[in-house]
Amino acid sequence: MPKTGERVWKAGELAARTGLTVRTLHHYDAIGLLSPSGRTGSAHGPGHRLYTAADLARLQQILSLKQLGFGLDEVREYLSRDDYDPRRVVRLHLARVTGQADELRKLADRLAALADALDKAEAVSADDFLNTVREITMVEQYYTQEQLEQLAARKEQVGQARVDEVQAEWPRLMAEVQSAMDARTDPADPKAQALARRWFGLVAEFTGGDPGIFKSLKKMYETEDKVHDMDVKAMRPMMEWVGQAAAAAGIELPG
Amino acid sequence: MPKTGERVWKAGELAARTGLTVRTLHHYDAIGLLSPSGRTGSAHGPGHRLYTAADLARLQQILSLKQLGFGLDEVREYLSRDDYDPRRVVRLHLARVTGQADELRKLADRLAALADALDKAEAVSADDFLNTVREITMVEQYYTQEQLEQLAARKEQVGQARVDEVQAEWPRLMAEVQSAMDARTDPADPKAQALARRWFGLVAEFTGGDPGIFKSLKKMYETEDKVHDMDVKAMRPMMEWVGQAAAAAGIELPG
DNA sequence: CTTGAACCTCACGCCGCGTCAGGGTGTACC
DNA sequence: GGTACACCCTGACGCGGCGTGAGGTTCAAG
Repeated sequence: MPKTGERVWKAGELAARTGLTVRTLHHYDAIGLLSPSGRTGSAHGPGHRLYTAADLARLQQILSLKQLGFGLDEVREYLSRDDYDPRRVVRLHLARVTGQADELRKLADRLAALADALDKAEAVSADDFLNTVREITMVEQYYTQEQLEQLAARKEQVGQARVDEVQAEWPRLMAEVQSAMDARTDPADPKAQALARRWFGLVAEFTGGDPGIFKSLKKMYETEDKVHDMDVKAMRPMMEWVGQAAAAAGIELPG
Repeated sequence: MPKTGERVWKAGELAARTGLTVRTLHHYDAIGLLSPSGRTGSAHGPGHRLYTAADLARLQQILSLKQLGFGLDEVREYLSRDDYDPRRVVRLHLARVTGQADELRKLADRLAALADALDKAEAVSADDFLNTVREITMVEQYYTQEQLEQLAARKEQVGQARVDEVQAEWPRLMAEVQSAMDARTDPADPKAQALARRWFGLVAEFTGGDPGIFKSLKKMYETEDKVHDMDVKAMRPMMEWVGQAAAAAGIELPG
């Protein structure tokens, strides 16, 4: 109900002014976000929408809030009530947005790594592609975001030197276990128990004793065939044998 | 149709292994992304889904590609055809993702600026909030992304010193125009034409002669009441007068 | 044979509109 | 007054990737 003589705008004019579409204005009307103050009187159907200067001002506020990434229902809330704390709202929203931005950055990093890997190889078949993709995404499939951060922090703590040492230790240990198994050594044998202690010592050094990480790692090694060029499939019999030896030795596993 | 004796998994088992939900597997089946190789024979209804090791492998590939942010239909394409160039696909996708990430970063920057502004003020009413939001989002409403980049580049080019000079020049020029108007100077008068030349000289220095930027600027000054604490509303009569003077002087406007 | 957990198939909801389809209105010109 | 013709209106479906019921069936264990 605009005052008579007041300047009014029709949907198309508003759309042109704001860069929106008429459909969008209809939508805002439908969801009760912005309803025109008036309509042209018409014979049969509903008349044309007539927006006043006040409507226009409200629309500008809507657009501003929308540009900050708020949802339309949030926008409606903020415009209808004034008993909320803008600071808190903005900070919460900022946190959300930075979170999303971080996610996307990580995704971009993964993709860049993938692009690099593909560039290094000469011919790239569809299989190579899928394998490389797998390589890069595997780790994230098993660890949660939080766990990955813990792992990074832990790596920082122990230093690269020790990480390299552990990496070098694994093949040696696996060879020893394999020969013990080939010799049909009983898992309850003290030698087997010693191997189990070394084995789970290395594991614990990686997991930092975190049960969640232990479980994730376990699942990954049970599910995957290759991890980081290591033949995990071949490790599975060893893992069972070592598990038995650990049980005999009374080693407590984090899981 | 899994071979008899082959290990199969039911939907729930697969879901547990992969961290998906059963509903998701149903969805993948429905859209033809991953259909189980078999089903249990049943009396009346359709049987339970039975997934083979091959299905599992395909699912892993699906998850990998999904983790890289590809859409499900894209994933389907990449798994069904092998006559595409992975390098190109990845690079295109990377570009998309970095684009989105940049958008979100800019949004986060705006929000951070808003949070700062709100922190500086002591009491923040709903109106203050909306005004501050407006302040921060206004510019982006009128200029396209490309135009903002042009403006930034141009600012870089001319240097901060000159920008400050122009900023200082505007109030002086406006005062002169105002007094000329108060004196009822004819826009066709040579003095008026000289003022118009200075006026559009300053404008051209800002726009760099770009017609698109000129139009955006014009629209902003016609629509807004305040821009950057400048009383744009009061400028409008001046703009008309100067426009007439410019016409008399035969100044060509970029728009 | 019975229970109970797990499975099945519809079908709607979400978010912010785009995009038809089918029909009324407002204004300018004759 | 009529007649264009641009503009406006109201439904209704679609999109992506599932979540979330409702209501019924099937499998494996006891």
